[in-house]
Amino acid sequence: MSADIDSRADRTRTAILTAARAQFTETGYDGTGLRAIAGRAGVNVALISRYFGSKDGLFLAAIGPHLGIGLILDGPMAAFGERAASIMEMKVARRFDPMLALLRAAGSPACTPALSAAVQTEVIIPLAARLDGADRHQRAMLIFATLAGYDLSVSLLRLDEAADDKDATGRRARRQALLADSLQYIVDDG
Amino acid sequence: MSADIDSRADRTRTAILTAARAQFTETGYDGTGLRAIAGRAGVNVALISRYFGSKDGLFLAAIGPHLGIGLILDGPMAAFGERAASIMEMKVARRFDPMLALLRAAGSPACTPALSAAVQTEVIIPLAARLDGADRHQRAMLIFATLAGYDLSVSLLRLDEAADDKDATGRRARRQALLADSLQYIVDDG
DNA sequence: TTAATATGTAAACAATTGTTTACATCTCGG
DNA sequence: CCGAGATGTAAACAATTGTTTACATATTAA
Repeated sequence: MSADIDSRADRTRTAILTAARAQFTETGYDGTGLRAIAGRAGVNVALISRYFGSKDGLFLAAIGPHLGIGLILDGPMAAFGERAASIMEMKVARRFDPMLALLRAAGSPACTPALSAAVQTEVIIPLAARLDGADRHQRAMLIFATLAGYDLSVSLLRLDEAADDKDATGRRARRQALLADSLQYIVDDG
Repeated sequence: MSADIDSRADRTRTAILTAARAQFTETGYDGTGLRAIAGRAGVNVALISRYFGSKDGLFLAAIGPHLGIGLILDGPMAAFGERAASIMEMKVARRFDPMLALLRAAGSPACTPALSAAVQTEVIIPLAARLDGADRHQRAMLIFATLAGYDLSVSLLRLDEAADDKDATGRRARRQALLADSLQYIVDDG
């Protein structure tokens, strides 16, 4: 055992985590094999079991800590809608997209409980703390629902790419404004 | 070949479809094995391949035709929010829940394209036809996003069961009213 | 250097997957 | 009744799954 913060084991651990985040984002939980992750990380498959115990453990360690929405909460709530919609729309295809990973894994019975708990403590509770009114918890949930559904529709199902593709940027601006309005409406409703 | 509308083959076909709908609703696409469906239908596994070609084919035949939202669109749009929220909240645990099946399968790369197309033609387009304004397509998408995210949060992740469980019916009523308001806001915004 | 421990490797494990094949049984027109 | 096609059955297919085992190499402490 070594006290180094960057021992060999630590390096492979983070290599596995990075590869896992990307792979889970792209192909979901069930669609991702441990060998694909290991190959991407340039690492032997057995090391995943060694360092993370199981596929579940790896998923939780890779995705769990990144479900927070600190960035969206950073600012006055009077501008929450605009801010959230802007962040939502800005996020170009990243290697690791926590929300997309969540959506692609939420359907797998093995992930649902862990994801549910993570969303509850990392999103709903901090968000509700910034809201007013007796139904702040319900409103926080509805805000998360709107954001998740929006990402499901835009990033996962790509529902906005079907119609006429002229003026795609205009469509994007309009749907962003709509999302902002809708979110702010939920925030201010109390 | 027989011209009967209820031949033996037809009966096993519908038995397979019924079992598939329930199983896909419960365990998603990847989590559902053909043998589980066959067992539930009281049918031999090989018959699934015979009648539906592949797992993809079965999924599409089972889920595809049931993604429509005719019931929610049936009525004046001035009361859309209330109507949709009421239907959304009314749906107790059913054997076959199209929206839940969609959410549990959307993460599987094999299903995404088919689901996307089905949602587009069965939900977005009919819904947009009932809306006004130049951005009716975007608003239809946002409405679907809100409904899907709501079901994701409530039925799949069960985010609203964590807090204090006293007055659960009151919480439900409040979140239903919130959803109705939010939906109607998107409808009327144009 | 030596011994012990940490880390990495290759192979095998049993289980499950979707699908196909060869064969049995049934149904029904002739 | 007979035979042909429809329908059902059992078994096997090859591939992939997550995980474990036995062994090799590297690192480090004494």
